[in-house]
Amino acid sequence: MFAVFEQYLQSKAPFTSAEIEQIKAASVVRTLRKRQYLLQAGDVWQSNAFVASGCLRTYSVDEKGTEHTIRFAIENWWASDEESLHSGQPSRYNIEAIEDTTVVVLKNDEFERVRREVPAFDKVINTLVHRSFMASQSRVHSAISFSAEEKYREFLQQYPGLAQRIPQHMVASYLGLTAETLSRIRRRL
Amino acid sequence: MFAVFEQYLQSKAPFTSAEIEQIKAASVVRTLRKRQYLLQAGDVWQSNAFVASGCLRTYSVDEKGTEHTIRFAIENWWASDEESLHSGQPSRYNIEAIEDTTVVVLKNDEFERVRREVPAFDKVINTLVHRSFMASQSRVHSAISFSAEEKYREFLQQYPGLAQRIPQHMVASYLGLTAETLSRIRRRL
DNA sequence: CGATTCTTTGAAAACAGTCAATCTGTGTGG
DNA sequence: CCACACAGATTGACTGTTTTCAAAGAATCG
Repeated sequence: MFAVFEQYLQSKAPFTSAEIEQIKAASVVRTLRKRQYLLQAGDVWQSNAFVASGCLRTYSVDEKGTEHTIRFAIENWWASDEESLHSGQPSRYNIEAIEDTTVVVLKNDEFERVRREVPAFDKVINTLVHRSFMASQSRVHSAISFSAEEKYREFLQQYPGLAQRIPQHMVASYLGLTAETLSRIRRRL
Repeated sequence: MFAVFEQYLQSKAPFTSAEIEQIKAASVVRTLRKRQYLLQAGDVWQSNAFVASGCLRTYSVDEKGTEHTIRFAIENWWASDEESLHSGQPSRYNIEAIEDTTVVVLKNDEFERVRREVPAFDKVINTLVHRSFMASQSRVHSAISFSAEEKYREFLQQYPGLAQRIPQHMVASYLGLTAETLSRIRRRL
């Protein structure tokens, strides 16, 4: 499964086999069964996880027990809690497998060491962060500008196929809607 | 006014005076009067702008004429439209001065050149992008999780003083509310 | 199958948006 | 210096959207 990660890296920038070996040495491959947690709220998150297969969901649970989905991560995406990673504080998020999932995990100190020692890796990550920022800004724009129905339509066209893979109530919580509202929107389409 | 930018840079990482000179040579200082545009929707944005004094607002206008504020930028913040910058497509946003404002503008090709030639600058920008991403994710969380009142409360405590500086209807549009709704929320506090 | 998870539906309530009018303060030009 | 225009904030009455709560139907999985 590390091969998926290698392929991802090579598709973004050229890496020598020595560099790949170094990255491999810093990595741990981990499998998660559906509904298993990679991170539970309250724990400190100190890694970065690349999804080689399957799907993860990052979400918080408020006082009323309502879930709010911050992001999904399918193959070739990353999962992390930057907030906890950066602050060292316990996380307010859970990261849970929606499907059986394989991840390549790099503990943060290893991750940072690889960034320092492998410039191409650093570059890939910087680009990733930049694109993530743009995507997040765009999502903010949708969240404050669109009606429930528009948000759902945009989600469908921005992430084609994803809605088929993820339970509807999780899509609803990603869009800031209740499961019932999303169900009613879908009826009208 | 370039001095404000220099001070900002020095506070983030050490720069030699030669490096500062190089950055200065790549910069253009520009002043904007209140209500003047730095970018108008439809134009292509090809720069990065550091706010030395004053306040900018980035917003879109939808078909109904409603404004949606993506972000504010006061002293020591940056304003940009990464989307247009990255894609080369016309921007969907306006960037407008809320107060008389002074910005230090770097055209993107100069900006990228400085990043390549001045490692400390590159580092500052990478860190900035990373923090911006975290902040944006946090805003997504508020947008999808909180009620109108909770969003406003969080805004007040996250950006103390900012609400006093910015017209209420713009704060409302930042939070995804109408001016009337925000007014009624404030009455209840 | 039987249990669990997920989706749908209905009715009522809460919430936020719309439209129109008024009020306030500020600044500009005569 | 006043008058007027303008941007911004507030209010009220109404409409519309979304949530809530409760229940019933699918679908999935061991």
